[in-house]
Amino acid sequence: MTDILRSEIQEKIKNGDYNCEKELTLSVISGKWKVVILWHLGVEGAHRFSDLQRLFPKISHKMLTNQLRELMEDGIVHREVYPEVPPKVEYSMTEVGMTLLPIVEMMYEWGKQRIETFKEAKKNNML
Amino acid sequence: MTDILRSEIQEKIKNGDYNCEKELTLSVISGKWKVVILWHLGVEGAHRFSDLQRLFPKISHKMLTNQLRELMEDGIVHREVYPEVPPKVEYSMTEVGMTLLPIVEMMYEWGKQRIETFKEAKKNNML
DNA sequence: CAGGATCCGACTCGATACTG
DNA sequence: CAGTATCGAGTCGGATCCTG
Repeated sequence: MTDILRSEIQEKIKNGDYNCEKELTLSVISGKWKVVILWHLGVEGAHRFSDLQRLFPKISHKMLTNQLRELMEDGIVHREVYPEVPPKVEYSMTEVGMTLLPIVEMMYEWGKQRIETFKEAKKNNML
Repeated sequence: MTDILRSEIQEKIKNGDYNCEKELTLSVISGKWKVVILWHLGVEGAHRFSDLQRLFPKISHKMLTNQLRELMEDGIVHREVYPEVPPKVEYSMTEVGMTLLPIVEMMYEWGKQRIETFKEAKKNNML
């Protein structure tokens, strides 16, 4: 659904339909790998394409490309090309992107708590 | 992707792979209509199925059913059946669900700000 | 090294029709 | 009223191959 949501929301925004604030945010961060990408770029700074590939071995080349492009389109991530051989490209957070970090952080905390309660429940069932 | 994400994450949790806190949260709120459903249930209290249908005329019957069921599976929403004729079913937030509201609120604020800057940009282009 | 293009199976979602 | 079941078009995403 992710991309369907994205394109729909952007259509709405273009048309001046501004009754979808939460959905806009959701459409920006929804995506299998976006939050982890944001996390790494936000906390650790710029990364090269190959760095990201190494960080997430399971993500496919195509997926990574897609997620980065969408984040760029949404103004969250900046792409810097260094005119070298071999080519070097770095991705980093924009200022707008940085404003998303608190949300990602809250999501992290909530997930952590949730997982704790799962663990507790599991432990109790084992007694 | 939404449901792929959900099932993948839940598989991970089951297997004791707990390195996906942010993804867990994302998997819970990702879904075309989940955040708006959460918003209404959280702020306005319990709603009947038909109320939700009226609130979101564009959502299909099947979609609404799906989103609600997933939210229930994730322990976010509670389903109360009243043994009446005609049947009456009310959906409301669980305690766990209420802890998600701050995140939804932040998403709302972020989206609002973002839209403001879009409006500004548009206005300036028109001069 | 970074990433575009293509093929193809798997999944999603809306429409429709049917139960209790 | 509140669901379930089924079907078909549309979409997504992984694998593979190719460029500068």
